[in-house]
Amino acid sequence: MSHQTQLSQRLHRQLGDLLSELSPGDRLPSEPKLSKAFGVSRATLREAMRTFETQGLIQRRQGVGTFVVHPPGVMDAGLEVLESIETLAERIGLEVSMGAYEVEVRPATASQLSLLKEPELLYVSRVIEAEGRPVAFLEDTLPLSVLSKEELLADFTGSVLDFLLKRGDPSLATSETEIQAVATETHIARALHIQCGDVVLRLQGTLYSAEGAVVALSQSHFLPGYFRFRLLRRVGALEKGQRF
Amino acid sequence: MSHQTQLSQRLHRQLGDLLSELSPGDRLPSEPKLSKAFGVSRATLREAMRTFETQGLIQRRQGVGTFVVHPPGVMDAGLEVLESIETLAERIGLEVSMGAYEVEVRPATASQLSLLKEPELLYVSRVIEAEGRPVAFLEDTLPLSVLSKEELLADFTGSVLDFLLKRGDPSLATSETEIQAVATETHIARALHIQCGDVVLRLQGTLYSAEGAVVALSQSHFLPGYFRFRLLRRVGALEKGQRF
DNA sequence: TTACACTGAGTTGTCAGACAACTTGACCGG
DNA sequence: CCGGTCAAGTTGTCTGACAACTCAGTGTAA
Repeated sequence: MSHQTQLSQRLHRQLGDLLSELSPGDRLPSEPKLSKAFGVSRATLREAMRTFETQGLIQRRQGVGTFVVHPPGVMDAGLEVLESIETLAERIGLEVSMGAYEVEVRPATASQLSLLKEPELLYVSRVIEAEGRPVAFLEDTLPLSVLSKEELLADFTGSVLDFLLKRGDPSLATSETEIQAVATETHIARALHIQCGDVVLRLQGTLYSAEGAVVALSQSHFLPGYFRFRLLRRVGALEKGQRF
Repeated sequence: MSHQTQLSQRLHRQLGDLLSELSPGDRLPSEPKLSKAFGVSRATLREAMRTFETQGLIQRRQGVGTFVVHPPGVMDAGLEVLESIETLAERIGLEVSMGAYEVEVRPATASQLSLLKEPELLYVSRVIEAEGRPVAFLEDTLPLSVLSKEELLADFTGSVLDFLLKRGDPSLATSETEIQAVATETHIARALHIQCGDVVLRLQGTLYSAEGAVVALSQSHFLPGYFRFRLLRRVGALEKGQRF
């Protein structure tokens, strides 16, 4: 059964393991050697390497070799990966617990309607606490066709994202996220126990399924100082392989 | 001269153009058809597609086809691409001008020394103004071996990043960036004309060359409300092709 | 009619081997 | 000492083939 489907994953992991043992500037073995060592064809190996190159972790120079720019591990823990707050908090060494939460059905606003295309939406909010005080306030809004109130409450561990991933039904792909520092509105200030108008970090995301449909809208507010988000940015413009 | 070197770039652009004309959920032509249409082999085409797949723009399903998740253009304007503030501001429709700036040589702090490995560093700071008031304060610190004060001042247009890119000498690769909402220190508050302790958005970056060496440290502070950063996040964990 | 196994066309995944383009260092002749 | 030439090693690309998979359609049996 399915040796094949897992080949690229296995290879990706092997290559990642190798990279994580190397330091920036180190040179990788040549492609023929690597492909033989991993037991795959050179074409397959090259595709795997390409993923790391796209992420800016390695750099290839024709006639010279392939070099490590950044070992992984850094970016695998970065913002570019979408994950639940619980996972994130654990990573950055913050002990968190879920505070008050709310699950209810609400009518869609105009902007929500245009994106989610349903008049009634499931609204889930929750407060994340650390060191005894609220540090984050998370809100998710999604169509009832994706997730009903009863279904969620039957097995609600805290994260809507985790729930959807576990169920696997709408296979999730990406989230387009906007990062801002904003002055809090009243209902958010109340949840976080801060003054209305205080500045917090806001992540506003649009979650897409693999089919390209909008699955959910999320809005997360973080108290300054408790969370730090990392990100690996690549040099754009005229550099090789880049668009435009 | 060099037909080859530009092939993958050309193909990448062509494929990007094609994707930008499609909508989420659309299906791409099959790989044999596409490779013939673009005049490249299937292997080469697949490597190009892999870059888009890595970025979460398309999804491939064995036995079914390849589908558009996100057309590009969205993420080409995103945070994952490192670019100068001037370019960024123009993109988001904000007219900016450079205010006061400062270029001087400073002794390295302990943390700077461990990263940049030089006792004396070039420090460049500048204020960005929009609508007649300061909205961002940018600081760059880099070794004198990378850039001397005289060299920079001879052709300083405002952005150290643009300068380095134009010169091309240390070929830049990536920047590891940390995003936080923090209370301002005094010198930053003074530059931005706000109260010490007010919350601003901070991007702290470590710039790496293609060889993996640390080229510069940057610290940018943004006034809330003027800048919004976008980002395309991919679903992590157990999903296909992901590490771990 | 309905349920189910099967088949076949079309797709992506992987493979092997080959050649082209490029870089680098060594070698050699001036 | 300098510069040109060459050869080895590397990445880039091509070709053709086969494997694995999905899905719709078909036919058969209940």
